[in-house]
Amino acid sequence: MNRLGVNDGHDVGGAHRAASPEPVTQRGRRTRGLLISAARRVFEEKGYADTRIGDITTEAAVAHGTFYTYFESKHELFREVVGMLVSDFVTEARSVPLCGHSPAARIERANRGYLWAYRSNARLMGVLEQAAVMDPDARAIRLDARHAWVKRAEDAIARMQLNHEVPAHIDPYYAANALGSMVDRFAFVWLVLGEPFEEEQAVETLTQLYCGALGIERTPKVLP
Amino acid sequence: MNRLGVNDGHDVGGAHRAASPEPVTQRGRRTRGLLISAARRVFEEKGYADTRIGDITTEAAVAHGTFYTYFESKHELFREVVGMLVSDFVTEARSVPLCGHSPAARIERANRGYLWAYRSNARLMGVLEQAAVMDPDARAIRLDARHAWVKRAEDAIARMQLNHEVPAHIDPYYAANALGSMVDRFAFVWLVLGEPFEEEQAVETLTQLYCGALGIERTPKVLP
Amino acid sequence: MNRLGVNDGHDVGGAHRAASPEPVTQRGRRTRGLLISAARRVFEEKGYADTRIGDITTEAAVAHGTFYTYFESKHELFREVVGMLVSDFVTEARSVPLCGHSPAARIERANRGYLWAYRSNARLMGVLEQAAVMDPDARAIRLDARHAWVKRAEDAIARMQLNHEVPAHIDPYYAANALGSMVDRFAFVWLVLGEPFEEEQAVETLTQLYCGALGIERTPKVLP
Amino acid sequence: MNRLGVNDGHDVGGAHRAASPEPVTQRGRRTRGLLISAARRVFEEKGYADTRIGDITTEAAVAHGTFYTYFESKHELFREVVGMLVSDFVTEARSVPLCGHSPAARIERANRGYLWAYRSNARLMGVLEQAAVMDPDARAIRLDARHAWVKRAEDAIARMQLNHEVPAHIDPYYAANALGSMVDRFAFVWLVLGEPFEEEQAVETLTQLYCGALGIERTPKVLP
DNA sequence: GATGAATGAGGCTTCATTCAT
DNA sequence: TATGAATGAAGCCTCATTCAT
Repeated sequence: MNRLGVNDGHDVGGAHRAASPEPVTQRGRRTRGLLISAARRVFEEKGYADTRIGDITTEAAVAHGTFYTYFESKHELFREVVGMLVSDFVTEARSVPLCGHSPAARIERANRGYLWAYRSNARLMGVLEQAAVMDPDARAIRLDARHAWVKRAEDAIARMQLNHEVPAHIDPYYAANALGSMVDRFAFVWLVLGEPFEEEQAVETLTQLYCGALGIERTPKVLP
Repeated sequence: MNRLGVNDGHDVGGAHRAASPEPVTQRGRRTRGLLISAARRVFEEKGYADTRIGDITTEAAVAHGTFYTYFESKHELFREVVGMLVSDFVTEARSVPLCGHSPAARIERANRGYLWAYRSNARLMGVLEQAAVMDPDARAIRLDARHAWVKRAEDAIARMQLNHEVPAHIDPYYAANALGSMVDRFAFVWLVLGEPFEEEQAVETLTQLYCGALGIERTPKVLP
Repeated sequence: MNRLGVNDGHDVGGAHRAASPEPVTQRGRRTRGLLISAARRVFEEKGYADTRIGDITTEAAVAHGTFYTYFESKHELFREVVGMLVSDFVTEARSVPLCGHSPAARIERANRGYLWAYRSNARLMGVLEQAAVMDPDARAIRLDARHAWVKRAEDAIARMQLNHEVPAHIDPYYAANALGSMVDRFAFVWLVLGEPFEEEQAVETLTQLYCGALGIERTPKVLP
Repeated sequence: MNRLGVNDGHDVGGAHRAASPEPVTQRGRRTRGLLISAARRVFEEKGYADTRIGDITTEAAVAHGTFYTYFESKHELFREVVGMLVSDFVTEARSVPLCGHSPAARIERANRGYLWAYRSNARLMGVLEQAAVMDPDARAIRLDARHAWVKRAEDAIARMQLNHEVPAHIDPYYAANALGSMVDRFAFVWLVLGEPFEEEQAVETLTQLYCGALGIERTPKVLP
């Protein structure tokens, strides 16, 4: 389920919901929300390790002790924040308008959507990548999101193989992982590490390579 | 290329080494070396943020205060350790024996070499990725290594375009970045995040996709 | 006798009760009672120092803030609880059925009653002993109860001296204190500190020694 | 063993030695000692629960952090302090000069020694009694010391029974516990709770009752 | 050079108490 | 009267760094 309480069938991040009970009063819910949004801003600015509880409460303009009314630790709040992040990410990535029904068009659309969603959340995606290296919870959240994304690609590849649009000798699972890695890492290097790429050229190249890799015919666009 | 804008093209990360002066005595060099190798082990186990100076000195079996004889801070020692890492990494990645002279064979060799080198250093590569998100020094080191690797691919693609082995409409710089990302991220997800992949299938799929993406003919291997 | 210097000789500890005004409403009295009985359970489990206001309100199933409707502090509630304890204790200790009219029989009856009453309240007696060391209020309550008990023994000894049942050279006040200490401390070591004694042997030995100390003839019982 | 490293055969408190390693340097041992003696003074003044780490370091005139160089917690230091206390106590209690060889004289000597030793350590004995109620470590230390003392009395009673100085129907174990309780609790009420007794009268009454309880002939002293 | 003790700023967490609803 | 959220002072503990030996 995403944070709207709607289960889209993938349950990305769903298992990582906060253990703390929902506050009973309106005021409590508001304060809890203030802390979460403040935490997101602070994590984006400082990363996980350098964020202090006091930074979050200052940003949320509540007393220090109020933090502990809602969360047991920085870690628990972080799980909440990145759980929301991955929900948002998936929602955004899928919201790119449909631009065609050919396989190549669908691939382009998915790549563009991924890069868009990544850009909206780049700082926090960076922090999540960072945390996932050593922290099992963060890793589980990150991998859940990855699995959801890779599964869609894997299913699409398998479907295209049935339609003889993609050669049968390609392993859909490995291919989906590899091509997903390509797009994901490109986004990271561009939007988190700050390498200077152009969006249109990025989408064009990623899509062209993605299609070529799967043996899908596609006419390259000529960019100005 | 590195923070000083100097890159000799070979000694990747080399400029980041040895900010502290080499010790004069034999004993001093030995102690310094103990600290560096201890630090590598501790960073691998705990990551950057959770490593304490005391962890390193304990692991090195020297007194706490001895650390400051050789290093100004944990950060300086970390730069030293990851500087060595990227040197080692490049050396190892290039040491895979040549298995053919066709473009596809060279690509396969490079991919296999990259995965092998990654595996030898996976824990520390993970820590470097982690650090690169927020720490400018770590990021510079990481990007230096990436640039060296991507530059080789870019040059290779440009050369193959001159030979008409790769279509001209592909942008060598973007393609090298995208395909390098694919291999790099696949290695990370496999060897750092722990997704269970098989090496031979991984090399085969990455190589097949890499070649297909660039329009290079390659007969797929059938794996058992 | 008590902090106010008033002791009516019967209502031991009674003057320490009800520093806060009795609630006016039915509901208020009920809530106040819930807090008191919850507090007793929590004090028994955790001791005075480690009991939190929140522990008591949780145990009483009322809101945290409700505590302050009825009590000014943990300390005030504690006084209330132990004030009740000593009243109960004295009542219980005196409720042991009369088993004879000889001095030895009366002593045995008193000792048995003391141990019985102690057992019913051992946890809280322990907490009261604990608190009495540093807290003047708890000490006053504890000493009030002790004085009442010792005074009875002192009067009894003086009466027996008039009857020539006890030698005249014994100081009734010191003897009552010493023999009261014997029974009291034995009960504490047994029922609070957990030394494994048998009740019948305990009563028999305490009574035999008590009588022997005062020069009272008594035929020892042979226990199985 | 006591803190001089001499095992007197009873090993009172010996099992409770600090887990922290002895400091290596002279200076370290000195600082550790400063903390222990400071802690003893603070515990005596404030009791266990109200003592702050900062109170101890201030009293010892060292920095706050220095505490943690030598102890893991207030509790560990407390164990050290009371471990020393019981060693001292036993040593002092036995140091009362011998005043006669009759059973009554030996009992009087033991009682006087106990009261003297108690007086030298009364504040801390009170704190130990307090802690023993809820804290298993403190309880173990307290009971160890008690066992040592009671065992001596038990052995003495059994010996006197062999000499027909004490009637055979008395259970030496229960009697030693009961009479030990009498002296111990009298000391507590007098020296910790502050009841105003006179030493000579206390020794006289305790000894007279102790002897009478065991059926030992003794000529009462007439006090002025 | 090496040692390990000493320091104290910094961050974490608890919880008694207040207060608006 | 009851609620539960908000507060912030107070205590705990860590650990990078300094320093005398």
